[in-house]
Amino acid sequence: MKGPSPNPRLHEIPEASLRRLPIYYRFLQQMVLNGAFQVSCADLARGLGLDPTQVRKDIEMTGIVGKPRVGYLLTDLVRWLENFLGWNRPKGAVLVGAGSLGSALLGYERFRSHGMEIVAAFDIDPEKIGQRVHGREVQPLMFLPDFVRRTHTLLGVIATPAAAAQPVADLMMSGGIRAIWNFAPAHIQAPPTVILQNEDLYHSLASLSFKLENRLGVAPAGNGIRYAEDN
Amino acid sequence: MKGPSPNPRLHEIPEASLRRLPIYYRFLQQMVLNGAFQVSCADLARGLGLDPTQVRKDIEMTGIVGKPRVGYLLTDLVRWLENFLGWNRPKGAVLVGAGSLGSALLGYERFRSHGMEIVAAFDIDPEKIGQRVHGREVQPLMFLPDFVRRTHTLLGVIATPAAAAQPVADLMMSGGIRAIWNFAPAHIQAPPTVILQNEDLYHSLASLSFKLENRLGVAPAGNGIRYAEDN
DNA sequence: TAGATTGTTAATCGATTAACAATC
DNA sequence: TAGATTGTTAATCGATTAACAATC
Repeated sequence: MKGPSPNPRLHEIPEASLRRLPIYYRFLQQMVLNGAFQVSCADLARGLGLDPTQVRKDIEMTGIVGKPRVGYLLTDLVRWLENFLGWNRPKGAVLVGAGSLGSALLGYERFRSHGMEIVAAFDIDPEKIGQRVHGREVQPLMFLPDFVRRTHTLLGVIATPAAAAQPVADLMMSGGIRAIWNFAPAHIQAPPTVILQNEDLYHSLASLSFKLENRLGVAPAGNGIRYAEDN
Repeated sequence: MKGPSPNPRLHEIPEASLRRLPIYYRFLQQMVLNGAFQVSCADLARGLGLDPTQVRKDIEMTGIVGKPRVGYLLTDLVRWLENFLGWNRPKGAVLVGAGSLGSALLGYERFRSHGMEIVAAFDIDPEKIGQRVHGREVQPLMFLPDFVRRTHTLLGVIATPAAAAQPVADLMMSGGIRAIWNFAPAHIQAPPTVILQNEDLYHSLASLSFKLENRLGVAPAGNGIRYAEDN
Protein backbone atom coordinates (compact mmCIF):
# COMPACT_ATOMS: atom_id res chain seq x y z
CA MET A 1 0.00 0.00 0.00
CA LYS A 2 1.32 3.42 -0.92
CA GLY A 3 0.42 6.94 0.12
CA PRO A 4 -1.76 9.02 -2.17
CA SER A 5 0.03 9.44 -5.45
CA PRO A 6 0.54 12.96 -6.79
CA ASN A 7 -2.77 13.88 -8.33
CA PRO A 8 -2.69 16.48 -11.11
CA ARG A 9 -6.35 17.31 -10.51
CA LEU A 10 -6.15 18.03 -6.81
CA HIS A 11 -7.60 21.49 -7.28
CA GLU A 12 -10.66 20.00 -8.91
CA ILE A 13 -11.76 18.16 -5.83
CA PRO A 14 -15.15 19.57 -4.92
CA GLU A 15 -15.49 21.52 -1.71
CA ALA A 16 -18.66 19.63 -0.86
CA SER A 17 -16.83 16.30 -1.05
CA LEU A 18 -13.97 17.58 1.10
CA ARG A 19 -16.45 18.64 3.74
CA ARG A 20 -18.07 15.22 3.80
CA LEU A 21 -14.84 13.34 4.44
CA PRO A 22 -14.78 14.22 8.16
CA ILE A 23 -18.23 12.68 8.50
CA TYR A 24 -16.94 9.41 7.12
CA TYR A 25 -13.78 9.70 9.17
CA ARG A 26 -15.70 10.02 12.41
CA PHE A 27 -17.95 7.11 11.58
CA LEU A 28 -14.93 4.96 10.73
CA GLN A 29 -13.31 5.79 14.04
CA GLN A 30 -16.48 4.69 15.76
CA MET A 31 -16.35 1.43 13.83
CA VAL A 32 -12.79 0.88 15.01
CA LEU A 33 -13.95 1.29 18.59
CA ASN A 34 -16.70 -1.21 17.88
CA GLY A 35 -14.09 -3.75 16.85
CA ALA A 36 -14.72 -3.87 13.10
CA PHE A 37 -11.75 -4.32 10.81
CA GLN A 38 -13.11 -3.79 7.34
CA VAL A 39 -15.68 -1.50 5.80
CA SER A 40 -17.43 -0.89 2.49
CA CYS A 41 -18.84 2.33 1.12
CA ALA A 42 -22.23 0.71 1.41
CA ASP A 43 -21.64 0.31 5.16
CA LEU A 44 -20.83 3.99 5.42
CA ALA A 45 -23.87 5.03 3.42
CA ARG A 46 -26.17 2.83 5.47
CA GLY A 47 -24.73 3.93 8.79
CA LEU A 48 -24.91 7.62 7.99
CA GLY A 49 -28.11 7.64 5.98
CA LEU A 50 -26.38 9.02 2.90
CA ASP A 51 -26.57 8.20 -0.79
CA PRO A 52 -24.31 5.16 -1.49
CA THR A 53 -23.15 6.48 -4.85
CA GLN A 54 -22.10 9.75 -3.32
CA VAL A 55 -20.09 8.02 -0.63
CA ARG A 56 -18.42 5.88 -3.28
CA LYS A 57 -17.48 8.92 -5.32
CA ASP A 58 -16.12 10.77 -2.32
CA ILE A 59 -13.97 7.88 -1.15
CA GLU A 60 -12.79 7.12 -4.67
CA MET A 61 -11.79 10.76 -5.05
CA THR A 62 -9.16 10.34 -2.36
CA GLY A 63 -7.41 7.80 -4.54
CA ILE A 64 -7.52 4.82 -2.23
CA VAL A 65 -8.03 1.47 -3.93
CA GLY A 66 -10.27 -1.11 -2.35
CA LYS A 67 -11.08 -4.73 -2.92
CA PRO A 68 -14.27 -5.65 -4.77
CA ARG A 69 -16.65 -7.62 -2.61
CA VAL A 70 -14.70 -6.61 0.52
CA GLY A 71 -14.24 -2.88 0.69
CA TYR A 72 -11.37 -1.36 2.63
CA LEU A 73 -9.28 -2.35 5.61
CA LEU A 74 -10.67 -0.09 8.31
CA THR A 75 -7.37 1.17 9.70
CA ASP A 76 -6.02 1.71 6.20
CA LEU A 77 -8.95 3.91 5.25
CA VAL A 78 -8.74 5.90 8.48
CA ARG A 79 -5.03 6.55 8.01
CA TRP A 80 -5.57 7.28 4.33
CA LEU A 81 -8.12 9.96 5.12
CA GLU A 82 -5.93 11.49 7.83
CA ASN A 83 -3.13 11.70 5.35
CA PHE A 84 -5.29 12.92 2.50
CA LEU A 85 -6.67 15.77 4.61
CA GLY A 86 -3.29 16.50 6.18
CA TRP A 87 -4.66 15.80 9.63
CA ASN A 88 -1.51 13.91 10.57
CA ARG A 89 0.61 16.99 9.81
CA PRO A 90 -0.62 19.76 12.13
CA LYS A 91 0.07 23.22 10.78
CA GLY A 92 0.78 26.10 13.12
CA ALA A 93 -1.71 28.92 13.33
CA VAL A 94 -2.00 32.29 15.02
CA LEU A 95 -5.26 33.52 16.49
CA VAL A 96 -6.32 37.13 16.86
CA GLY A 97 -9.07 38.09 19.27
CA ALA A 98 -9.04 36.59 22.74
CA GLY A 99 -12.72 37.28 23.42
CA SER A 100 -15.20 34.59 24.28
CA LEU A 101 -15.16 32.96 20.86
CA GLY A 102 -11.38 33.21 20.52
CA SER A 103 -10.93 31.69 23.96
CA ALA A 104 -13.30 28.88 23.07
CA LEU A 105 -11.26 28.17 19.94
CA LEU A 106 -8.04 28.14 21.97
CA GLY A 107 -9.65 25.41 24.04
CA TYR A 108 -10.30 23.11 21.10
CA GLU A 109 -7.56 20.60 21.80
CA ARG A 110 -8.61 18.35 18.97
CA PHE A 111 -7.70 20.91 16.35
CA ARG A 112 -4.21 19.50 16.64
CA SER A 113 -5.30 16.07 15.45
CA HIS A 114 -7.23 17.75 12.66
CA GLY A 115 -4.40 19.56 10.94
CA MET A 116 -4.11 22.75 12.95
CA GLU A 117 -2.38 23.89 16.10
CA ILE A 118 -2.93 27.41 17.40
CA VAL A 119 0.55 28.34 18.56
CA ALA A 120 -0.05 31.93 19.61
CA ALA A 121 -2.86 34.33 20.47
CA PHE A 122 -2.93 38.08 19.95
CA ASP A 123 -5.21 40.91 20.98
CA ILE A 124 -5.18 44.68 20.97
CA ASP A 125 -6.94 45.06 24.31
CA PRO A 126 -4.45 45.88 27.12
CA GLU A 127 -6.78 44.10 29.55
CA LYS A 128 -6.33 40.86 27.69
CA ILE A 129 -2.66 41.12 26.84
CA GLY A 130 -0.56 39.07 29.22
CA GLN A 131 -3.43 36.83 30.27
CA ARG A 132 -3.05 33.13 29.74
CA VAL A 133 -5.85 31.43 27.83
CA HIS A 134 -5.72 27.64 27.72
CA GLY A 135 -1.98 27.73 28.20
CA ARG A 136 -1.11 30.44 25.73
CA GLU A 137 -0.22 33.98 26.71
CA VAL A 138 -2.08 36.68 24.82
CA GLN A 139 0.43 38.90 23.04
CA PRO A 140 0.09 42.44 21.73
CA LEU A 141 -1.32 42.47 18.23
CA MET A 142 1.61 44.51 16.94
CA PHE A 143 3.90 41.56 17.61
CA LEU A 144 2.01 39.40 15.14
CA PRO A 145 3.74 40.14 11.81
CA ASP A 146 7.17 39.52 13.27
CA PHE A 147 6.03 36.37 15.02
CA VAL A 148 4.50 35.03 11.84
CA ARG A 149 7.58 35.83 9.80
CA ARG A 150 9.92 34.28 12.34
CA THR A 151 7.94 31.08 12.76
CA HIS A 152 6.85 30.77 9.11
CA THR A 153 3.26 30.44 10.22
CA LEU A 154 0.89 30.18 7.29
CA LEU A 155 -2.50 30.00 8.97
CA GLY A 156 -4.37 32.80 10.70
CA VAL A 157 -7.59 32.62 12.68
CA ILE A 158 -9.65 35.79 13.11
CA ALA A 159 -12.03 35.94 16.08
CA THR A 160 -12.34 39.69 16.42
CA PRO A 161 -15.31 42.05 16.13
CA ALA A 162 -16.35 42.76 12.55
CA ALA A 163 -14.66 46.14 12.33
CA ALA A 164 -11.23 44.68 13.10
CA ALA A 165 -11.39 41.81 10.63
CA GLN A 166 -9.97 43.54 7.54
CA PRO A 167 -7.09 45.35 9.30
CA VAL A 168 -6.18 42.18 11.15
CA ALA A 169 -6.27 40.21 7.91
CA ASP A 170 -4.00 42.79 6.30
CA LEU A 171 -1.61 42.56 9.24
CA MET A 172 -1.58 38.78 8.97
CA MET A 173 -0.90 38.86 5.25
CA SER A 174 1.85 41.42 5.74
CA GLY A 175 3.65 38.86 7.88
CA GLY A 176 3.19 36.08 5.35
CA ILE A 177 -0.03 34.37 6.36
CA ARG A 178 -1.41 32.43 3.38
CA ALA A 179 -4.68 31.08 4.69
CA ILE A 180 -7.25 32.84 6.86
CA TRP A 181 -10.03 31.25 8.87
CA ASN A 182 -12.39 34.11 9.53
CA PHE A 183 -14.95 33.93 12.33
CA ALA A 184 -15.72 37.65 12.31
CA PRO A 185 -18.98 38.65 10.66
CA ALA A 186 -17.25 40.71 8.00
CA HIS A 187 -16.33 40.41 4.37
CA ILE A 188 -12.56 40.29 3.99
CA GLN A 189 -10.81 41.37 0.81
CA ALA A 190 -7.76 39.28 0.03
CA PRO A 191 -5.79 38.45 -3.12
CA PRO A 192 -6.62 35.09 -4.73
CA THR A 193 -3.24 33.77 -3.60
CA VAL A 194 -4.59 33.72 -0.06
CA ILE A 195 -7.04 31.02 0.97
CA LEU A 196 -9.96 32.62 2.73
CA GLN A 197 -12.50 30.62 4.64
CA ASN A 198 -15.41 32.36 6.27
CA GLU A 199 -17.20 30.86 9.24
CA ASP A 200 -19.74 33.65 9.52
CA LEU A 201 -22.52 32.46 11.81
CA TYR A 202 -24.94 35.00 10.39
CA HIS A 203 -24.73 33.28 7.04
CA SER A 204 -25.94 30.09 8.67
CA LEU A 205 -28.50 31.95 10.66
CA ALA A 206 -29.94 33.46 7.50
CA SER A 207 -30.42 30.03 6.02
CA LEU A 208 -31.81 28.58 9.23
CA SER A 209 -34.19 31.44 9.92
CA PHE A 210 -35.51 31.37 6.39
CA LYS A 211 -36.10 27.64 6.37
CA LEU A 212 -37.72 27.71 9.78
CA GLU A 213 -40.30 30.21 8.56
CA ASN A 214 -40.82 28.93 5.05
CA ARG A 215 -40.35 25.20 5.24
CA LEU A 216 -42.15 24.93 8.54
CA GLY A 217 -44.66 27.70 7.95
CA VAL A 218 -43.75 29.42 11.18
CA ALA A 219 -43.93 33.03 10.03
CA PRO A 220 -46.56 35.15 11.77
CA ALA A 221 -49.82 36.06 10.08
CA GLY A 222 -49.33 38.66 7.39
CA ASN A 223 -45.92 37.24 6.71
CA GLY A 224 -44.26 40.57 6.28
CA ILE A 225 -43.45 44.01 7.41
CA ARG A 226 -45.94 46.64 6.49
CA TYR A 227 -45.01 49.79 4.70
CA ALA A 228 -46.87 53.08 4.80
CA GLU A 229 -47.68 52.65 1.14
CA ASP A 230 -49.51 49.40 1.77
CA ASN A 231 -53.24 49.45 1.24
CA MET B 1 -44.61 48.79 -1.95
CA LYS B 2 -45.73 45.44 -0.60
CA GLY B 3 -44.03 42.73 1.38
CA PRO B 4 -42.78 39.63 -0.45
CA SER B 5 -45.75 37.96 -2.07
CA PRO B 6 -46.39 34.29 -1.33
CA ASN B 7 -43.94 32.42 -3.51
CA PRO B 8 -44.90 28.86 -4.47
CA ARG B 9 -41.26 28.03 -5.13
CA LEU B 10 -39.81 29.12 -1.81
CA HIS B 11 -38.35 25.71 -1.19
CA GLU B 12 -36.41 25.92 -4.41
CA ILE B 13 -34.32 28.86 -3.29
CA PRO B 14 -30.73 27.67 -3.35
CA GLU B 15 -28.88 27.38 -0.08
CA ALA B 16 -25.87 29.12 -1.59
CA SER B 17 -27.96 32.16 -2.50
CA LEU B 18 -29.50 32.31 0.96
CA ARG B 19 -26.06 32.33 2.47
CA ARG B 20 -24.92 35.20 0.30
CA LEU B 21 -27.77 37.49 1.29
CA PRO B 22 -26.16 38.43 4.64
CA ILE B 23 -23.09 39.57 2.74
CA TYR B 24 -25.18 41.96 0.72
CA TYR B 25 -27.14 42.98 3.78
CA ARG B 26 -24.03 43.97 5.67
CA PHE B 27 -22.65 45.92 2.75
CA LEU B 28 -25.95 47.75 2.36
CA GLN B 29 -25.95 48.70 6.02
CA GLN B 30 -22.49 50.12 5.57
CA MET B 31 -23.74 52.13 2.61
CA VAL B 32 -26.54 53.54 4.76
CA LEU B 33 -23.95 54.68 7.29
CA ASN B 34 -22.03 56.27 4.44
CA GLY B 35 -25.09 58.30 3.56
CA ALA B 36 -26.09 56.66 0.29
CA PHE B 37 -29.79 56.33 -0.48
CA GLN B 38 -29.95 54.13 -3.52
CA VAL B 39 -28.04 51.12 -4.76
CA SER B 40 -27.78 48.89 -7.82
CA CYS B 41 -26.74 45.26 -8.02
CA ALA B 42 -23.72 46.46 -9.93
CA ASP B 43 -22.72 48.59 -6.93
CA LEU B 44 -22.96 45.55 -4.71
CA ALA B 45 -20.96 43.39 -7.08
CA ARG B 46 -18.26 46.02 -7.42
CA GLY B 47 -18.03 46.73 -3.73
CA LEU B 48 -17.83 43.09 -2.74
CA GLY B 49 -15.76 41.82 -5.65
CA LEU B 50 -18.47 39.38 -6.72
CA ASP B 51 -19.92 38.41 -10.06
CA PRO B 52 -22.58 40.99 -11.05
CA THR B 53 -24.89 38.41 -12.61
CA GLN B 54 -24.86 36.35 -9.47
CA VAL B 55 -25.72 39.32 -7.31
CA ARG B 56 -28.57 40.18 -9.67
CA LYS B 57 -29.95 36.66 -9.48
CA ASP B 58 -29.71 36.53 -5.73
CA ILE B 59 -31.47 39.85 -5.23
CA GLU B 60 -34.11 39.05 -7.83
CA MET B 61 -34.77 35.75 -6.07
CA THR B 62 -36.05 37.64 -3.04
CA GLY B 63 -38.82 39.07 -5.19
CA ILE B 64 -38.07 42.76 -4.78
CA VAL B 65 -38.68 44.89 -7.86
CA GLY B 66 -36.27 47.64 -8.74
CA LYS B 67 -36.19 50.50 -11.15
CA PRO B 68 -34.21 50.15 -14.38
CA ARG B 69 -31.36 52.63 -14.57
CA VAL B 70 -31.67 53.33 -10.84
CA GLY B 71 -31.63 50.15 -8.82
CA TYR B 72 -33.23 50.02 -5.39
CA LEU B 73 -33.98 52.46 -2.65
CA LEU B 74 -31.35 51.55 -0.07
CA THR B 75 -33.59 51.44 2.98
CA ASP B 76 -36.23 49.51 1.04
CA LEU B 77 -33.76 46.82 0.08
CA VAL B 78 -32.37 46.55 3.61
CA ARG B 79 -35.85 46.14 5.08
CA TRP B 80 -36.81 43.79 2.29
CA LEU B 81 -33.91 41.49 3.08
CA GLU B 82 -34.59 41.63 6.82
CA ASN B 83 -38.13 40.61 6.12
CA PHE B 84 -37.25 37.99 3.54
CA LEU B 85 -34.82 36.29 5.94
CA GLY B 86 -37.12 36.70 8.90
CA TRP B 87 -34.53 38.77 10.71
CA ASN B 88 -37.18 41.21 11.91
CA ARG B 89 -39.08 38.36 13.59
CA PRO B 90 -36.70 36.89 16.18
CA LYS B 91 -37.51 33.27 16.99
CA GLY B 92 -36.88 31.89 20.44
CA ALA B 93 -34.23 29.23 20.86
CA VAL B 94 -32.92 27.00 23.60
CA LEU B 95 -29.24 26.24 23.97
CA VAL B 96 -27.73 23.12 25.47
CA GLY B 97 -24.14 23.07 26.63
CA ALA B 98 -22.87 25.98 28.69
CA GLY B 99 -19.21 25.30 28.00
CA SER B 100 -16.88 27.81 26.42
CA LEU B 101 -18.54 27.69 23.00
CA GLY B 102 -22.05 27.70 24.43
CA SER B 103 -21.18 30.67 26.63
CA ALA B 104 -19.74 32.48 23.65
CA LEU B 105 -22.94 31.89 21.72
CA LEU B 106 -25.00 33.19 24.66
CA GLY B 107 -22.97 36.38 24.35
CA TYR B 108 -23.87 36.99 20.71
CA GLU B 109 -26.31 39.82 21.27
CA ARG B 110 -26.78 40.41 17.59
CA PHE B 111 -28.42 37.03 17.06
CA ARG B 112 -31.61 38.78 18.12
CA SER B 113 -31.49 41.14 15.15
CA HIS B 114 -30.73 38.17 12.93
CA GLY B 115 -33.80 36.11 13.58
CA MET B 116 -32.89 34.23 16.74
CA GLU B 117 -33.03 34.86 20.46
CA ILE B 118 -31.60 32.29 22.84
CA VAL B 119 -34.16 32.39 25.63
CA ALA B 120 -32.79 29.63 27.86
CA ALA B 121 -29.64 27.60 28.45
CA PHE B 122 -29.40 24.05 29.73
CA ASP B 123 -26.61 21.77 30.89
CA ILE B 124 -26.25 18.44 32.62
CA ASP B 125 -23.21 19.44 34.67
CA PRO B 126 -24.20 20.28 38.30
CA GLU B 127 -21.26 22.70 38.43
CA LYS B 128 -22.80 24.77 35.65
CA ILE B 129 -26.45 24.55 36.64
CA GLY B 130 -27.54 27.67 38.47
CA GLN B 131 -24.76 29.81 37.07
CA ARG B 132 -25.73 32.88 35.11
CA VAL B 133 -24.17 33.22 31.66
CA HIS B 134 -24.75 36.51 29.90
CA GLY B 135 -27.92 37.06 31.87
CA ARG B 136 -29.43 33.61 31.55
CA GLU B 137 -29.45 31.04 34.31
CA VAL B 138 -28.28 27.60 33.27
CA GLN B 139 -31.05 25.10 33.94
CA PRO B 140 -30.92 21.33 34.38
CA LEU B 141 -31.10 19.56 31.05
CA MET B 142 -34.06 17.49 32.20
CA PHE B 143 -36.17 20.65 32.33
CA LEU B 144 -35.73 21.22 28.62
CA PRO B 145 -38.59 19.22 27.07
CA ASP B 146 -41.15 20.79 29.37
CA PHE B 147 -39.72 24.27 28.82
CA VAL B 148 -39.82 23.82 25.09
CA ARG B 149 -43.37 22.51 25.15
CA ARG B 150 -44.55 25.30 27.41
CA THR B 151 -42.95 28.11 25.43
CA HIS B 152 -43.53 26.59 21.99
CA THR B 153 -39.86 27.00 21.18
CA LEU B 154 -38.98 25.63 17.77
CA LEU B 155 -35.25 26.19 17.60
CA GLY B 156 -32.52 24.32 19.45
CA VAL B 157 -28.81 25.04 19.59
CA ILE B 158 -26.45 22.23 20.51
CA ALA B 159 -23.05 23.19 21.92
CA THR B 160 -22.22 20.00 23.77
CA PRO B 161 -19.42 17.46 23.38
CA ALA B 162 -19.89 15.10 20.45
CA ALA B 163 -21.16 12.19 22.52
CA ALA B 164 -24.07 14.20 23.90
CA ALA B 165 -25.28 15.58 20.58
CA GLN B 166 -27.65 12.80 19.57
CA PRO B 167 -29.32 12.31 22.96
CA VAL B 168 -29.70 16.06 23.33
CA ALA B 169 -31.19 16.31 19.85
CA ASP B 170 -33.64 13.54 20.73
CA LEU B 171 -34.58 15.33 23.92
CA MET B 172 -35.13 18.54 22.00
CA MET B 173 -37.29 16.86 19.40
CA SER B 174 -39.30 15.10 22.11
CA GLY B 175 -40.28 18.55 23.36
CA GLY B 176 -41.24 19.80 19.91
CA ILE B 177 -38.08 21.42 18.56
CA ARG B 178 -38.31 21.62 14.77
CA ALA B 179 -34.93 23.06 13.82
CA ILE B 180 -31.53 22.21 15.26
CA TRP B 181 -28.36 24.25 14.94
CA ASN B 182 -25.66 21.76 15.80
CA PHE B 183 -22.18 22.94 16.84
CA ALA B 184 -21.09 19.57 18.19
CA PRO B 185 -18.73 17.56 15.99
CA ALA B 186 -21.19 14.73 15.56
CA HIS B 187 -23.58 13.42 12.96
CA ILE B 188 -27.13 13.76 14.18
CA GLN B 189 -29.94 11.55 12.92
CA ALA B 190 -33.24 13.36 12.62
CA PRO B 191 -36.40 12.87 10.60
CA PRO B 192 -36.71 15.00 7.46
CA THR B 193 -39.42 17.05 9.13
CA VAL B 194 -36.73 18.56 11.34
CA ILE B 195 -34.37 21.15 9.89
CA LEU B 196 -30.83 20.23 10.78
CA GLN B 197 -27.95 22.59 10.30
CA ASN B 198 -24.45 21.49 11.18
CA GLU B 199 -21.77 23.98 12.06
CA ASP B 200 -19.06 21.38 12.50
CA LEU B 201 -15.71 23.17 12.59
CA TYR B 202 -13.85 20.03 11.64
CA HIS B 203 -15.62 20.03 8.30
CA SER B 204 -14.21 23.46 7.61
CA LEU B 205 -10.85 22.45 8.95
CA ALA B 206 -10.72 19.51 6.56
CA SER B 207 -11.27 21.82 3.63
CA LEU B 208 -8.84 24.42 4.93
CA SER B 209 -6.09 21.95 5.78
CA PHE B 210 -6.38 20.25 2.43
CA LYS B 211 -6.27 23.48 0.46
CA LEU B 212 -3.35 24.80 2.49
CA GLU B 213 -1.29 21.76 1.59
CA ASN B 214 -2.41 21.22 -1.96
CA ARG B 215 -3.15 24.65 -3.33
CA LEU B 216 -0.18 26.20 -1.62
CA GLY B 217 2.14 23.21 -1.84
CA VAL B 218 2.83 23.28 1.86
CA ALA B 219 2.89 19.55 2.54
CA PRO B 220 6.22 18.22 3.81
CA ALA B 221 8.61 16.31 1.59
CA GLY B 222 7.33 12.85 0.83
CA ASN B 223 3.81 14.17 1.07
CA GLY B 224 2.47 11.21 2.92
CA ILE B 225 2.57 8.75 5.68
CA ARG B 226 4.69 5.71 5.06
CA TYR B 227 3.41 2.23 5.44
CA ALA B 228 5.49 -0.85 6.18
CA GLU B 229 4.63 -2.17 2.74
CA ASP B 230 6.19 0.86 1.07
CA ASN B 231 9.31 0.17 -0.94
C1' DT C 1 -19.98 -20.04 -9.39
C1' DA C 2 -22.79 -16.34 -7.52
C1' DG C 3 -23.05 -12.08 -5.68
C1' DA C 4 -21.56 -7.98 -3.44
C1' DT C 5 -18.59 -4.37 -4.04
C1' DT C 6 -15.28 -1.57 -6.49
C1' DG C 7 -14.23 1.18 -10.51
C1' DT C 8 -15.89 3.83 -14.40
C1' DT C 9 -18.85 5.93 -17.66
C1' DA C 10 -23.24 8.17 -18.79
C1' DA C 11 -27.43 10.85 -17.53
C1' DT C 12 -29.59 14.01 -14.78
C1' DC C 13 -30.05 17.85 -12.14
C1' DG C 14 -29.18 22.40 -10.45
C1' DA C 15 -26.42 26.44 -9.97
C1' DT C 16 -23.66 29.73 -12.19
C1' DT C 17 -22.65 32.48 -16.01
C1' DA C 18 -23.73 34.69 -20.32
C1' DA C 19 -26.82 37.05 -23.54
C1' DC C 20 -30.32 40.06 -24.57
C1' DA C 21 -34.73 42.44 -24.36
C1' DA C 22 -37.49 45.81 -21.61
C1' DT C 23 -37.55 49.99 -19.12
C1' DC C 24 -36.95 54.35 -17.05
C1' DT D 1 -32.51 60.21 -26.72
C1' DA D 2 -28.84 57.44 -24.87
C1' DG D 3 -27.36 54.47 -21.64
C1' DA D 4 -27.32 52.04 -17.42
C1' DT D 5 -29.85 48.88 -15.02
C1' DT D 6 -33.56 45.61 -14.26
C1' DG D 7 -35.90 41.48 -15.74
C1' DT D 8 -35.75 37.19 -18.28
C1' DT D 9 -34.22 33.55 -21.13
C1' DA D 10 -30.51 30.59 -22.83
C1' DA D 11 -25.89 28.34 -22.37
C1' DT D 12 -22.45 26.58 -19.65
C1' DC D 13 -20.53 24.34 -16.02
C1' DG D 14 -20.10 21.21 -12.25
C1' DA D 15 -21.95 18.15 -8.88
C1' DT D 16 -25.01 14.53 -7.97
C1' DT D 17 -27.24 10.45 -9.29
C1' DA D 18 -27.85 6.43 -12.11
C1' DA D 19 -26.16 2.54 -14.85
C1' DC D 20 -23.11 -0.99 -15.76
C1' DA D 21 -18.79 -3.45 -16.35
C1' DA D 22 -14.81 -5.50 -13.80
C1' DT D 23 -13.28 -8.09 -9.96
C1' DC D 24 -12.49 -10.95 -6.11
